[in-house]
Amino acid sequence: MPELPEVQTVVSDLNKKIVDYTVADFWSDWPKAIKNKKLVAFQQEIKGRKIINIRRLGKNIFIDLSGGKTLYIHLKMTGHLLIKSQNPLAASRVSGQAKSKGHNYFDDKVNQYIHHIWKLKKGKEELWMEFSDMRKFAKIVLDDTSRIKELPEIKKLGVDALSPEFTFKKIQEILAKKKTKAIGIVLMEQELIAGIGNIYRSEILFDAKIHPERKVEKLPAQEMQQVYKSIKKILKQAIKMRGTSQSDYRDTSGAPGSFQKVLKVYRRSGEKCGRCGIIITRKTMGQRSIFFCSKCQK
DNA sequence: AGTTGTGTTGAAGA
DNA sequence: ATCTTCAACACAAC
Repeated sequence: MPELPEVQTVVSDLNKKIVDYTVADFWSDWPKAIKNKKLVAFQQEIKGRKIINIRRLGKNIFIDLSGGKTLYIHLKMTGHLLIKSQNPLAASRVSGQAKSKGHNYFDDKVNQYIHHIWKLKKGKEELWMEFSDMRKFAKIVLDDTSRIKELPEIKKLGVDALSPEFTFKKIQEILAKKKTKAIGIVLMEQELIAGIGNIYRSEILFDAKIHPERKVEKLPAQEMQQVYKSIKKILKQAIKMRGTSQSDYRDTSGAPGSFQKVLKVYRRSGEKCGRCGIIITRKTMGQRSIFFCSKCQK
């Protein structure tokens, strides 16, 4: 699932691949994903705009366009943006560019659920940004750049987990307001800290050796410091490894990340803990599965 | 073949 | 206010 590291990987790739290209056309077979306007209006308003810069906040992607507009995309669970340099209609007969060891990632089943396509042009060069989204939960919004940060879902976001403003003092302030809640719940709340989802909350707490059900008020400063350090450490490591593709996440070349190879607890219930050897526990917490070692994590 | 689990987010219900 | 449940949707695994 795309959490902060996966979204950061996509944003970095997009900044390398599509800046200075102009939107020439847009196609969709699922216009319900476009939340604030009809398909025709969306097409009219996006055509002819040049891509200036791509940035993110938490798991939200913002593609800034010329003329003061921004394309805001949330990948939700199964969304990924694929950048192709050949006409998608001809892709089946021509070899793709995402090849590695004879394998074309664009051909993977997980990349076949394409519901939206932006055609991009820079002089004679053409690119296609294809949005694969199996479960069709993703969100697309086109609005004035100045209005994006005022959207309710953006305005309510907490501090980004990797931003400079997310200091130890900041996490202390945030947690001071959530005394009676479990740390495993609080870490995932986007209104508090933006970017952490179900995979990384388990991995962060394992790294910090903190039990997910521990109440925030019962975390002394030293243990809170451990949690803080583990948030930064795990997210940065996951970015270096281009995210987790335990299930369906893929990068803009259609290729998987590699953090799933170093997962310590996520989806490893029933297996032995690499630290102490006891069996990893799985529980439901906040309507989602959480994984932890009941011996290592106190 | 039907049921369940998957997980992000927002809305609705208690 | 705060918590829980459901709904959006598709598919793999049982």
